[in-house]
Amino acid sequence: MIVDPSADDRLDRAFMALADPVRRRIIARLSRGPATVNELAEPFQITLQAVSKHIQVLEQAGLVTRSRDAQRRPVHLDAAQLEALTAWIDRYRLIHEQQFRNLDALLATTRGAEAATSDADPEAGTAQEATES
Amino acid sequence: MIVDPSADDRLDRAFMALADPVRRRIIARLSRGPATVNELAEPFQITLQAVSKHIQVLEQAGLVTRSRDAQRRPVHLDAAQLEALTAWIDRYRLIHEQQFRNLDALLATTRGAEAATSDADPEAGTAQEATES
DNA sequence: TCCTTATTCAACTCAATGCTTGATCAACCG
DNA sequence: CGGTTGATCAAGCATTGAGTTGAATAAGGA
Repeated sequence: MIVDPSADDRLDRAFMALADPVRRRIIARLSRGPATVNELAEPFQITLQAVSKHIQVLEQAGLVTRSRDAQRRPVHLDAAQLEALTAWIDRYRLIHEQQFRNLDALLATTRGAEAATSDADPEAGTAQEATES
Repeated sequence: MIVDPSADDRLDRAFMALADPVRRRIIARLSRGPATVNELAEPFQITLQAVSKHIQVLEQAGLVTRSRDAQRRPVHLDAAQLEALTAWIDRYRLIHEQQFRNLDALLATTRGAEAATSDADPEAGTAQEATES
């Protein structure tokens, strides 16, 4: 059905998928191993159909995959997509922290005695471009 | 307005906030330093009001904070909340990977010659509990 | 074959999002 | 003071999301 799984789109779906406590609990459960829809639905008060939909959301987000075992459809966690999310977050988190260090260094040179580049040069390596979504 | 900023709720909001390309681009921009609403709105085709709302979403998610500078309201990235997100993801990602190593080891002992614990013991440290949301 | 188990599809409701336009508030500037 | 800049509030509209009930499909088991 989906024709354009752009990088943006994949992040949209993955972050959206984790923005629901039911789905996060499903992920938490799957981190300990595969499970069927019925097993996954057990802890919740909602209907099986609702859980089935949650799993579809996780699947479309690339966070889980499914196999076949007779009439069962075991769900497996896909760690690669989780990694993609931390990669996105860390990218900007680290740029930000670098900016912070630069600012500290700048303040040190402004306030302090001589302009000694003690640690980080405020002008150097200003984390080139971050155009992305 | 909000009375219950439960851990669950904060994660809900934060992941939801990142599930939108506009808001992710705002985060990307802010990683390079604070910016005003007008500056943040500049790259987008949508109205200033829409961007203002996006910023409010990010603020309620704890991902950004705001200060005062005359009639301007500079927005700053809050890296702590970004860190909380990677922490959540990594928790289950690492449990999952540990499970994988355990499985590999188990297969090795089952398939292989002797039950030598070459690397990881399938029975050991089974990553205790992961009840959380 | 009939019955049960496992899961999904379809249609519908209800609440929340994302966006818009128009008006308002707050602070600076001449 | 009057105008401009920066940003938010308010109301309305279209779309999407989470949940439901009821029916359908699919594979095993007696």
